[in-house]
Amino acid sequence: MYNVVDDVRCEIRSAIIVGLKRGGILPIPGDLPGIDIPVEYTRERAHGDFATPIALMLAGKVKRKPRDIAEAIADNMEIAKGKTRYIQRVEVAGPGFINFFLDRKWLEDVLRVVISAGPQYGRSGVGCGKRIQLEFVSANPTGPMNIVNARAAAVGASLANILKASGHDVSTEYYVNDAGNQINVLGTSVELRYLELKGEDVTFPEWGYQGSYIVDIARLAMDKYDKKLKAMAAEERTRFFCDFALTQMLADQKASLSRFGVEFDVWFSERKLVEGGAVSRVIELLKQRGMVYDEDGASWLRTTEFGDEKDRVLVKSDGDYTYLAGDIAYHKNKLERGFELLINIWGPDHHGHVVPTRAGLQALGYPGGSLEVLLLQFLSLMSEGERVKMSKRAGEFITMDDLIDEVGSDAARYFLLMRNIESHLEFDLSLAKEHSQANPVYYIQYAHARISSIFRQAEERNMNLDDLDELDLSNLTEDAELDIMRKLASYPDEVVISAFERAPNRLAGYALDLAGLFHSLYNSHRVIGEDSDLTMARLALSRAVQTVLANVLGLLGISAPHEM
RNA sequence: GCGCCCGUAGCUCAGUGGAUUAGAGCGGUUGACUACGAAUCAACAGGCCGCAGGUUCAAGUCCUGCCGGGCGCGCCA
Repeated sequence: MYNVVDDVRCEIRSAIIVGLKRGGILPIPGDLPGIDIPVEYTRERAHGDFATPIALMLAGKVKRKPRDIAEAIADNMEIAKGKTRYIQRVEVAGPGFINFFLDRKWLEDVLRVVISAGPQYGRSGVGCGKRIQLEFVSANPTGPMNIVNARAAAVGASLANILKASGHDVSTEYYVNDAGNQINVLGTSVELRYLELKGEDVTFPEWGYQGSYIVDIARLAMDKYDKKLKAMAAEERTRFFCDFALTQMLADQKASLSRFGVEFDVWFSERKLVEGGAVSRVIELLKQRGMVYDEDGASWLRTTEFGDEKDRVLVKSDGDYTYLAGDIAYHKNKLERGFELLINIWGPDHHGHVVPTRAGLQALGYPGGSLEVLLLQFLSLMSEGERVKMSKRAGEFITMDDLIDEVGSDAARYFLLMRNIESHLEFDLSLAKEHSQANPVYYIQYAHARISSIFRQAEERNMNLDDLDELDLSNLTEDAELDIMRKLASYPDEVVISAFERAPNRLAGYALDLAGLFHSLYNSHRVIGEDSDLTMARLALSRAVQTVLANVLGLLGISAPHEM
């Protein structure tokens, strides 16, 4: 829906199929074994609006020269006037491309569709409502959200938006690692800082969490619960600090994410999973399925059955479960909730876990394809041309809150999304802070604000776009205008591709391109001018650009301001 | 050693197997506001797409091997 390019492609494909049949290329009508007909945007206007290399592709199969095939198809398409909505003319070019020249009304239709669809433009149902669970960030609750988490948050949230926009049924989830020894370490760290604050002579251990946030939590506990704490026995007090520190850390993490505009549908507690017996049950199930054996006092999962290079331990010789056992139980739980596809965003340091985790699911009888893991590469921070050093051990990690304070949520989001997921990201703090031409996020937002400003002017002159059908768009003839219309036309495709490739960065680039095209037009032609028909047409074009900018920024989680 | 990711302009990076001419931003040089927002625009300079083979009508894009960088390879999470 709302995709003019789809209509165009459909018409072109039908024409090609007719050409193939009547041109005698394929002996059996409609028989296109293993070939779907590609219809591509042309890079140069001289090559028409769309082109197909189908003749080149068929040449080998039907043993004829590509140009002959192309001619045969083109001559038999029956695109006589009135029979086709958009196709006006075809030509065979180069080694055997068939170029399609369309009636310009296809671009006018694009504008009308964009304006009437509004926020819906770019949304589609290609995902067929597939139920996808997207898990991301899932940081340990032992420290504040940092800049690596920020990248995961930006990417995950945007990907969720994009998948939804393309018709998937998406649920976002944060796995809270609130089980295991790290919580005890966290609690003890806070407790020791508390005792320090009380003036006791303690030596803070090397294995404790060193960051100043630990002291902050200790101080908070002291301020609120000092009396209670005094009355507690040592063991009770330690338990208190474990609970308190966890609760506090989680609240801080949620608050940071919320400031960043990232919300989750589900916060899933590892502890509840473990305490509910899910881990022991999944191990039992794996045993029943004959996927587990004992050796050296430990229980091993036969992950090598599913492509792993070695089997993995599920239960250690001391009786504890490994993280893998927990992860398998967790992912089984996800699938039991009815999701067809699980997508996890993990750091590159976890890539060794992908195969074992998937193997665990396969050992349970689930298809390997039910788990997809996106490995998000790390990032480095640059400031004033210098690399900002970050050390996790010393607790000197730039936090998500620092980042938002420094550069703002919008700029941070854009910078974190502008690169391919699998690429290392160099984040230039100085540039992100800059409110200037150099900064792509302001460049895009400025285009949107600029259009809002134009409409403020237009309203003062009582001009509006209410009667869309009455508009004469035929006077939009400048190259700059047509380029913009083509760009607008491709937006729905761009969303689908971004979803399919899990590539929010594509949309970041698209937004930049579109903004650039508009800025260029703006500087060479006036929108509001003497000719009222032309003014109205350009207002329509501006409205369409503004709509798509707002839509794409929305998918990226960036605001579309009306003034800056 | 094995596995995954990355090598494209001085820098940071885009580039669904398609067309004599591989794009953008930054940085550099030069221009443009008495008109809708100059947070803008226009122009110029800058490239054996890491190297070598292969598949294909067609390769920056796919395959193989090398070279260079990052990250993994625990009965840690």
